[in-house]
Amino acid sequence: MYFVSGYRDNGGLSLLGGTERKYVVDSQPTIYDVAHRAGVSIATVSRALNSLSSVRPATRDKVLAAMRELEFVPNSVARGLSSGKHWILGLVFMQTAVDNNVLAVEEASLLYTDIVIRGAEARAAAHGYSLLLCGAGENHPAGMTPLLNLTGTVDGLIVLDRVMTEDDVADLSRRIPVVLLAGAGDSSSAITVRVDNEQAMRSLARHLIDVHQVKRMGFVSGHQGSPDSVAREDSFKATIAEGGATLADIDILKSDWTSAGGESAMRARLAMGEPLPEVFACANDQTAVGVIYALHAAGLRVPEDVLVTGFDDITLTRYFKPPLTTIRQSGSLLGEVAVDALVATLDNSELAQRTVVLPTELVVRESCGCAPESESPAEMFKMTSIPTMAVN
Amino acid sequence: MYFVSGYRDNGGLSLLGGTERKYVVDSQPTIYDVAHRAGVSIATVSRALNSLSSVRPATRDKVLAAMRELEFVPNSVARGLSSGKHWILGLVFMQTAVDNNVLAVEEASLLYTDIVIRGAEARAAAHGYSLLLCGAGENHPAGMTPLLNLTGTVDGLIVLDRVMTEDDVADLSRRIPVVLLAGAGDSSSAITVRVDNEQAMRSLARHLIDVHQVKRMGFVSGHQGSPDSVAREDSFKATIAEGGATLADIDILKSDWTSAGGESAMRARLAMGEPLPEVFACANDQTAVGVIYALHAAGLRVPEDVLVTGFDDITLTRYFKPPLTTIRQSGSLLGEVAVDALVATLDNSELAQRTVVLPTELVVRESCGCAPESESPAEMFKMTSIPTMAVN
DNA sequence: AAAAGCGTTGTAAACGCTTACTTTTTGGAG
DNA sequence: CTCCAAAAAGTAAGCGTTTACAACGCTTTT
Repeated sequence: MYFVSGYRDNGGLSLLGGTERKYVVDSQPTIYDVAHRAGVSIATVSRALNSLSSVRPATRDKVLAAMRELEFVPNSVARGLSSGKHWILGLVFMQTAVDNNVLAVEEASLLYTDIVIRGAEARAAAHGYSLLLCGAGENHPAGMTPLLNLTGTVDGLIVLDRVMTEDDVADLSRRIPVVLLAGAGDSSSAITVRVDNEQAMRSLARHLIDVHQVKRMGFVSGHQGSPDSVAREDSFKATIAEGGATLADIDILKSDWTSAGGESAMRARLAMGEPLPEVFACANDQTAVGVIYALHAAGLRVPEDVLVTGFDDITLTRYFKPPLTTIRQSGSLLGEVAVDALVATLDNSELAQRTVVLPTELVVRESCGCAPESESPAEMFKMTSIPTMAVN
Repeated sequence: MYFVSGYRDNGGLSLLGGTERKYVVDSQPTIYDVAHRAGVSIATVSRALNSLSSVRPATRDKVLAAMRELEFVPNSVARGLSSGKHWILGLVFMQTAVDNNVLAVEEASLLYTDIVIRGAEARAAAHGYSLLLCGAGENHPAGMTPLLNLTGTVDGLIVLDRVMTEDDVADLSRRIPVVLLAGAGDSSSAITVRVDNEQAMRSLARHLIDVHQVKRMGFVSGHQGSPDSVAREDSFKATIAEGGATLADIDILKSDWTSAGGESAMRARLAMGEPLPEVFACANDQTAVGVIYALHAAGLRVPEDVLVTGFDDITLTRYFKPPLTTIRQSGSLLGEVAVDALVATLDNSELAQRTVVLPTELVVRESCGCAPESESPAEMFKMTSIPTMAVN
């Protein structure tokens, strides 16, 4: 039990009419309490706390001692209100419905988004920020309102792909710095960080054409309308055209980033009875896993009968049979770069460019028909190279 | 450009000496601006905003219209300072080092924690809260300080297992409501939510003993010291003893929740040249995947030569060959229940119990030697049951 | 017709901190 | 010693809300 609030040390009795006072039990100590205990003013406490301007070492020690004794923890909200700086970054992502089917959360697009989140969190922490998560549903339950409400809470926002329209992004970025993640092109209103889907699919297609002499291609998409999926499909098509191979409409399967989706799509394709293309390039690894499963179930071998490739290089697919040929992209790097970009704008260090494109790397394993490489995935981990950042 | 701050409508001219005023350009409008525009006091604006007490409909409409015209968004930080309620929940989890090896993030314990986070976020959103992430490293870089600083920002904290000592939890929960997740037993200082590892391993061991007549068991642990891993190992041992089977020390492998760890551990075990047990029960699915890989690499078949089981029932292992026998637990449910418990204490609805134990379910597939069940994992998804919550 | 009651609205004091501005100390130079 | 600039510390005004309390009609009661 101690005094709080704007008192002036008057001997501990509350008879004076001056500034008001009150007793509080079991509440967090404030700088007033610290100031009182250290025998200084609150301004001095604040200065000691922020090691800002001139505080005599002896005074600082007194204050610090008082803080320690009171177990004082500065109230970050009050700090935020006063200084306008909150040390919180918001991250908006797609959260699929959880209403009655818990599993929905556990599957769709899970891995990748989470890795991005992890990378962002780690980097944010390194900069001294916390990460505030904000899941947005397909059907924007309350529209932009919850996001707008964050406006006063966070210093900046990272928005994952597809959670809102370009207009909404523009709206948002008039209020607060925004970094857009994994979008297809550039946003005029916000900094964009994305992965080089074009280069990725180009190198994959070239590999299939040049090394494996594939003539007839197939593609399994991600979620309909996802810019990443569209970009991958488009550049795949483009390279195929250049390389003299073909991609028939019937061989463009529609999935949803999930293994189950890939499996179903492939089962449906098989049920059509038409001859298969030589390869199915999948929009991500999970999809490829489902596709391979369906192929196996139909008695087809990979890569002997059909080639399959993925995208993302998620850890577990290294352990599949056959090991998946895929495109490595670093989700955590994506998150990290996004945070770096955001923090840079917050610090007013003018960013050199408004768009950052991260490189990808073709990882050739066996599902594309190449020969086995290494015996042990565990060994491979140690040799794994980390793509360094490139910008354009 | 408009007026802000404590003015009194005096016709728009600033000649009166009364309360101060100033011009501000391009700053967010405040309730003062709304009040001014609507011709009411800030108190009325606040009341209209919170639809709290009596505001005449006509007045409310005026205010709401003014808000819309100004695109007013209430400042949640100021609200928080004033009301003491922030509508933010903190979630503290283990973040593995990211310094020079990005892949560290992408592997270790990834899936499970992320699913918990997703569940928590979804549920928090349903309650109107946001989720603030706080990754804690193995080597607590700044100790508890960053966590304590959250004290003024969040209304409550969910702490994942192993991020801090019981003492630290106690410290923390004297300042703020804390829910401890996935710990081994009960915490005296905080509400505990965990999964029923005991029942899980018991039913698994019984299945192995009763159905498959296994006599000699093996176990592959998770990260050293992890309460979940310890609990699983302990109850596995206990049931084995009761059932008349054995578990030799040499057959207790130490891993770290990762596939690579499982693979290495099994390779090391194989290198010893000693006869293998009939089954390896793994502390989680990723580990089992690595273990099976190493077994296959050594020319052993699963389940013909050795049985292997997992824990978690992550999505992808449905697509492995052989499909993994495992224990299903719902990570998202865990997160959801944790949030529910936290919100309940915040609402002062006294929780019936301080410990919630979620049920698990043995999922029998082929890696334990049982016969194939269903052809299509995609079909299985639809039939998957969701364990309902049980308490003790 | 004055008093009382009630529903609305306004006034102003917090909330805990930062910071511009002011006052007091400090310690050298003269 | 005195004076003065620089350094240190203090005062108080916000930051944008909420909310206790006061004030103001208006209707109802007497």
